[in-house]
Amino acid sequence: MPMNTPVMSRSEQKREQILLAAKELFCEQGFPNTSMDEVAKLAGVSKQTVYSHFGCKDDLFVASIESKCIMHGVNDEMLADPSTPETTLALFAKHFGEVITSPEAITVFKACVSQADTHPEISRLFYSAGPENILDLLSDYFIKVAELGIFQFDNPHHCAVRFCLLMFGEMRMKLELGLDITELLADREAYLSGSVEMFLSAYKIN
Amino acid sequence: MPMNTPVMSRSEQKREQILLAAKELFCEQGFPNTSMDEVAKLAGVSKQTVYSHFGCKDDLFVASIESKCIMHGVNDEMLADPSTPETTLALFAKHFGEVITSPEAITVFKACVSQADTHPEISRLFYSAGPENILDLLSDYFIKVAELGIFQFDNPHHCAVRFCLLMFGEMRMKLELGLDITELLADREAYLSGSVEMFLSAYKIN
DNA sequence: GTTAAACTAGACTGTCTAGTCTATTTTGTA
DNA sequence: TACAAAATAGACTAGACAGTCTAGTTTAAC
Repeated sequence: MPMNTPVMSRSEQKREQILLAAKELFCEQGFPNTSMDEVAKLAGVSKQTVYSHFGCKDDLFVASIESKCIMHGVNDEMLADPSTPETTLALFAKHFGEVITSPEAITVFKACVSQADTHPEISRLFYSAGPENILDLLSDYFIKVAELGIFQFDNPHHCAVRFCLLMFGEMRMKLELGLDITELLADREAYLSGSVEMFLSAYKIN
Repeated sequence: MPMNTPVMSRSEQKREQILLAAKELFCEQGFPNTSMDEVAKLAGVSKQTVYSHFGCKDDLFVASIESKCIMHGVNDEMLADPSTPETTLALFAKHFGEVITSPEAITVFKACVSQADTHPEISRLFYSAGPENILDLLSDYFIKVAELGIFQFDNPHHCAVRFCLLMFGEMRMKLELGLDITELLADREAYLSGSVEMFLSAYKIN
């Protein structure tokens, strides 16, 4: 008799192992450089099991990226209070700036970009789970801030786009290109806080 | 006897044909999805000729991207006059906004990103020929503008980074991901001019 | 224990492709 | 015309890899 009903059936466990291995390999090495044999080996599972769970390599790739996107959902609690945008946005900038330059985020993004032509559905998944989501949250926040009468945001959506882009800094593209960023690290914090300040001063009334 | 000394020898012509075909295919389909047979065929040349000119697939790829980057050098004349930054930057924004969202630029960039792990030298080539170049030009321009005393740029390099990032808008990432941008096109001009205005108002003295 | 479903190892097929080799032809020069 | 460099077609090697198949083993439920 079973002691505890296991949280996952054996089959579900295998599936998770495979997905975990696939996420790691696809993001680390990219889709074309990852073979199904490799995935099976890293997952500690036979190739046939991979195929019976995921059908084909394409479907496994889609499932992997989808799972990655779900993992990295963004919290909206950070943008609750519109009364002190200086501190709220500084905090958000720090957090968001770290997320978008994290190895995790960069590798997933690169995997999406690299396969955009052959797997457009993945790009759509990524964009709605990540950027679109954030832009909507920020846009709503700016509307709330504007209601207090100290700042004026002509077009909240445009403003959200601008704010997010400013957080990229030089690091974002360099990381995407796999270039060295050690020189930028020292400057990063000053760049971010300066950008928040610059952003708010542009929209301050008077 | 030769009528005119030809501009290019036969061998040089072949080389150009190969390079042209390679640029097209690598940028259109990416490095792993392009075979040397394809390149030879599109160039109207035998495979052996490709190999005798470029040695191996990797070297051909590097030569292709290098050639693409050289083609798209940026003109610095646009940023000569610091007296009317409103109009100068608006013009620059329009031009630069078009360049960075052009199919040409996007495909080269994606090719670099996709091969960043295996061909880091290409990313370096691209970055110095493109972004670094532009940032230096803009940075110099902001210094000149500041000298006139109407605007104050705390850190010209940071400001250059910010200005360029603002020009990305939503389009840039969507294009990179291969997503549909028809909805954004109507808005693009307003976004760009609004961004220039926002940028300058942040740095205006008083 | 029996049974069915899931898993395993690993051989196998078919396809693709980087790069080489060979024998032949074209081209420019003298 | 003679020669040498460059180009050509296409066969060939060797390796990678997606996906299938088979025959045998493990697991869980009854």
